[in-house]
Amino acid sequence: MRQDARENRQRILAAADHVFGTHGEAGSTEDVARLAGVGIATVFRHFPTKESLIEAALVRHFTDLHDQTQAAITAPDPTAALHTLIRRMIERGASKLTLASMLSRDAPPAVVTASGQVKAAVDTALRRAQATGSVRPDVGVEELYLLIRGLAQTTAAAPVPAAVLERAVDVILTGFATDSRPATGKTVDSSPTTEAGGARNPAPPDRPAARPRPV
Amino acid sequence: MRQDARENRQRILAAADHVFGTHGEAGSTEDVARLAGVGIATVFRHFPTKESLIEAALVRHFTDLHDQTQAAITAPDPTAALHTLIRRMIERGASKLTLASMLSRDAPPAVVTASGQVKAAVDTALRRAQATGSVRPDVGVEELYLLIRGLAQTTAAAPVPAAVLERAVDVILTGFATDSRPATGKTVDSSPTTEAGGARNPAPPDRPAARPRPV
DNA sequence: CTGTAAACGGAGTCCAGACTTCGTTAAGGA
DNA sequence: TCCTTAACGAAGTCTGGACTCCGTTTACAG
Repeated sequence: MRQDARENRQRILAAADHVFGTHGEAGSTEDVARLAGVGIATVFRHFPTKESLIEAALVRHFTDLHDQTQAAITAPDPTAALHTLIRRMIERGASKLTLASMLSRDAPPAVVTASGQVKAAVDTALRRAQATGSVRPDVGVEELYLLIRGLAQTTAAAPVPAAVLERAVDVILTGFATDSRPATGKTVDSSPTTEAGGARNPAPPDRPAARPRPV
Repeated sequence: MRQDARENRQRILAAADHVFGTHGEAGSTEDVARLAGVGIATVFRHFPTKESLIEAALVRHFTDLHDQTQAAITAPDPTAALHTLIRRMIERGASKLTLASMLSRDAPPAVVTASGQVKAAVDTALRRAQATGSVRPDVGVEELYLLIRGLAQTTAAAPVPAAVLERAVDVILTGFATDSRPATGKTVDSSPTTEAGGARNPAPPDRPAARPRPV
C-alpha cells in the first residue's frame, strides 16, 4: 500500500471516530470525507460501505482502549486499579460506546471480539478488587459495565460539567465499595459470555427491594 | 374535533411512542402509521412534521412520568420516596430519554418544560431525603439525573436482565447513602470475607463464535 | 527523470423516507 | 334518513445521503 494511502486511511478513521462519535450513525460519510480532507470516493475505496467504516473505527477504538486498560490492570493495588480503569473508560470510551450499542443488533465479529477483550479486562480488574475485600462481591462485570456504559453514553450525547461527572463516578465507586452491608455471600457469575436471556443464575427471587439500610 | 379523529390521534401517539422509543429518531413515520393502523397522510394531518410528532410523544411521556413522580414524592418516608422515584424513572422512562437526548440540541420549549417538571420533582425528592441525613449532601440533581439517564438509556438500547439492572440500581442507591462516603479511601479491611472464588479464572479472551451481546 | 499503475476526487446514479395531492368514506347534525 | 364536510388513505413528488464512474494526479521503481 502506498504511503499516502496509508496516511489517508488513518485520517479517515480519525474523522469517522469524531463524526460518528458525535452524531451517531446518523453522521454522513460525506462529513467524514470532508473532515479527513479527502474526496468521498476515497472513503469508499478504503471502506466499501458505511457500516464497514463504522466497524473499523470501533475496532480501532476498542483496541486502543484495551491497551490502556492493560496498563491500568497491572497496577499493584487492585482497588486503585479498578478505579483508574473505570475513570479511564468513561473519559475515553464515551463517544464510541454509543456507536457500539447502535450496532448491537448484528455486531460484526471483529467488534464483538475487540469489545469483548475490554470487557474481559474489566472483569479481571473487578475480580481482583473483590478478592481484596474492598469491593462488594455480589456484583459482576455486567452491573459495572452497565453503569459505565450509561455514564459514558450520556456524557457523550451532551457534555457534562467535569465536577458533576466526577461526583457521579464517585457515587458509583462508593456504591461498589464494601460497607456494612450484610454480604449476601453469593458471588454472581457474570462472565462476559452471558447467554442473551436473563435467566442465568436464578438470582434471589426476593431481591432486597426494601433494604433496611439507609438510603 | 370528530370522535374518530381524536381516537386516531391517541393511537398515533402511542405508536410513535413505541417506534421512536425502539429505533430512536431513525424510526420511520410510515412505521408509525402502520402500527397505528392509519394511512401515512393521517399522521401528517395530525402532526405536520416528523419532529412535531416526536415532540408530542415526548411531551405526553414526560407529563405521564410527572404524574407518577408526584405520587412517589408524597410518600411519608423521603428516603423510600427517592428510591421509588429512581426505580420508576428507570423502568418507565427508559426509552424516551434516548429521544430526549437526541432532541437536546434545539429541544422544543414544550419538551423542555415537561422534562423540567420531572427534574424539579426529582430535585425535591432528593433534597427531602438529604434533609433526613440518609443521603450524602454533596450531590445534586445533576449527578442523580446523569446516572438515571445513563441507566435508562442503556437499558432501552439493549434489554438487560432484570437482576442485573436491579443490582446496578442498588449500587447507585448505596453510593448515594451517607455512611460510606470516601470512595477513594479504599476500605481495605482484610475481614475474612468468604472470598472463595478469589481469582475466578477470568473469562477466555477469545470470544466464542456464539454471538454474545456486544459492548 | 520518466513511465506506470495506484490513488485520488468531482460528478453523477439510485433509493429510502419525509411530505402532498386528491378522490373516497363516513361521522353526526337536522 | 340525508347531506355536509371533516377525516381518511393510496399514490404520488422531492430531497438527502449512500455508493459508482471515469478522467486526472502523483508516489516511487528503474
